[in-house]
Amino acid sequence: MSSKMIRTQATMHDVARLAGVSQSTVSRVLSRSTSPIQISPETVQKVLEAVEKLNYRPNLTARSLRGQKTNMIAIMIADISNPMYHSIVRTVQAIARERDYDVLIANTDHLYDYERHFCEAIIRRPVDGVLMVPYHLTNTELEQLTHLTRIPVVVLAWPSYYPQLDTVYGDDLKATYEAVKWLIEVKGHRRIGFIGVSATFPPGPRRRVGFDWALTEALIDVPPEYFQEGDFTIESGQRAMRALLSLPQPPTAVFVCNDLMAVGAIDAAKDLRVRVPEEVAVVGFDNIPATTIIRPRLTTVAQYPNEMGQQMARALFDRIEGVSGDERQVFEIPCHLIEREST
Amino acid sequence: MSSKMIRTQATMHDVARLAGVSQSTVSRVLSRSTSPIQISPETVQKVLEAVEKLNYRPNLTARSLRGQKTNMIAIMIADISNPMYHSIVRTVQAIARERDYDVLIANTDHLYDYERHFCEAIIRRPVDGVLMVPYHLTNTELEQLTHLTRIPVVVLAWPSYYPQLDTVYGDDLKATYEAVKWLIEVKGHRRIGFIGVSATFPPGPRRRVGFDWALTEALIDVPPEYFQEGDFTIESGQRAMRALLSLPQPPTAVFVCNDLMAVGAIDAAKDLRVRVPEEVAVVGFDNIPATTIIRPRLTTVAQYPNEMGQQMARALFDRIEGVSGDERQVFEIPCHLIEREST
DNA sequence: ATGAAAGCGCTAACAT
DNA sequence: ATGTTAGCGCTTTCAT
Repeated sequence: MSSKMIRTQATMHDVARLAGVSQSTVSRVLSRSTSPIQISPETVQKVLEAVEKLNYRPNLTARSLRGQKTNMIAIMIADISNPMYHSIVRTVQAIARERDYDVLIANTDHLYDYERHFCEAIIRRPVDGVLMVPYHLTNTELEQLTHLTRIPVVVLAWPSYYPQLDTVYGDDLKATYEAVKWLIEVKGHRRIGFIGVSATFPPGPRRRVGFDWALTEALIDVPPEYFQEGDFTIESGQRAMRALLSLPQPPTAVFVCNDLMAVGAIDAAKDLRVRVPEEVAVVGFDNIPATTIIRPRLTTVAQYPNEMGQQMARALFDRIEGVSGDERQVFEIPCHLIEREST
Repeated sequence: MSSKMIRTQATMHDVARLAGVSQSTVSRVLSRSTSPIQISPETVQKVLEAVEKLNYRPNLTARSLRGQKTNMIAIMIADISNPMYHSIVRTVQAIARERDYDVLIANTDHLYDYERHFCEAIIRRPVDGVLMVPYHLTNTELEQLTHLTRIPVVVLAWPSYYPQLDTVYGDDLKATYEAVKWLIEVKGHRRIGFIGVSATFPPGPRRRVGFDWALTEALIDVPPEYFQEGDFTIESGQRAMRALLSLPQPPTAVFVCNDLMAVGAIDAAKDLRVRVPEEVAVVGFDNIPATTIIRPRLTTVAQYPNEMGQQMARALFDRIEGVSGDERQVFEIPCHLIEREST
């Protein structure tokens, strides 16, 4: 023990000195798994002892700079409050951990500004791979990112939005179509409302198309007042439902573009003493945990975030390890209607 | 335009060559805010043009290695599904962004292993500051981290747990005491149950002490069956409530250690056709958004995560900038009972 | 006002 | 089997 406390991290150099070998020998010992070179057992022993004694830990920042490899991936999610993304993040983290990667989580709150900021951050502080759920980023912006950095990117998005990138997606257009069709054919509804989100958010137009498709096919006309717009939040779902129920002839069923808004919609109906599902049926989208907590339990189109996270992580690591080939990878994760009590 | 596409990030060297100056001049131009040195307007102009032309972005990994400053902080939260932490993270991110820091979010799911892994990751890839919500980390482990890295750490924890560290905390012991006292004195309950968490989780023993204190003061004996244990989740709250309600003489009120379990508890009561609050009153802890979605709306002890995040971030940046002095900083964020419909 | 050079902590090519 | 050397891209002396 020296008279001074250890003030700072020991470096490889310190270890080398203490072990009486060169710094590169220390490096070799510490990465003997990857290095093909043989080192004498005594040297290994000495080095390991010195490492132990100094409580040495490699500095990954230095290793990154040198090796152009960070052992770190980043994931950009659209809303940290949306349980969908929690499952995705958990799965991704588990897979990353198996391969000894750290995961940097970033949250954009659906804001364009934050999405761009994320790209900037990645350009300036590169990682080995990026997973993202882009809402506003243009194809051009994303191409800039990938061309500038050459970092593999996998997106959770509709396949046509980013034609160059590996993509995982849930087929929400078809799922919406089928859910609404079921509302019409099986449940006998003719007056169906729609609570969507701004067309600037990707799922907005897609789910809207699925909705229109089912109604057109059934030769049902929907009055414009039946289309309400929210912003993914519970509060906006409440507002939209209140608007719908205050109509002279309110819908008997409402398709809501995500569960959070559907929860708000049911809440608003209850407040107005409109019974769900007797007077108005509600279908959500996502299948978050809250769907089984509220009463009536929410009928919803389930997405499978664990599968999504798994496919995204797999696709990304395949790219990182260069086993993907030139072809773009696209994975569809199917959605399924889960009937509960709100319909 | 050269015949080849730009294959990779331009470096400072490339900029220097294009501008016909030395690399260090480029560095000076780009950090002229911090550098005291004067540079001729023409040079600045030339450099800026080259930067523009090459679409140059500084490599922050290199800057970190050289400057021992990363412009990045890390935050470790205990559960990405707990809305409490979403608010904390959002606030921290907003403050960090103002100062041009990136935020690395890590999630431990209350797992000791993940908490230790986080410390390892920070030791090996240092950042400028750390915010954390430790559940299992010992004082020794945390001291190791701070001594080894000299990185400022601010924790959200009971002040006595980590006596050396800057600390932010909600006074949940007193808040629990007061809520239970209110249940007794104002609401007239005498048979009160308790749904807690394992004593190995910090809030467990504290809230239990507050509970015991109020009952002892009122000279009420609580039978051992009235104490149930969950694990923070909705499902565990359901189980605990079912156990309580199946007792020969069930409690007329239950204090639940967090809102998620309280939501589960109310759900279980409803399933058993036990009316809330007429037959059993429920009080939660945290004041998450779900408290106003469920029916009856949940009476709960509110914590103020935005204030917590703000104080944590402030304390951290004060340390990073060295304006804190030697004294340890401790901030209490008060909690308040919010009466709704479940009591 | 600018350039040359050192070096942050590490890996890997090149010696021996 | 081990040491020497050259960088990764940047900031910061130290010269001039």
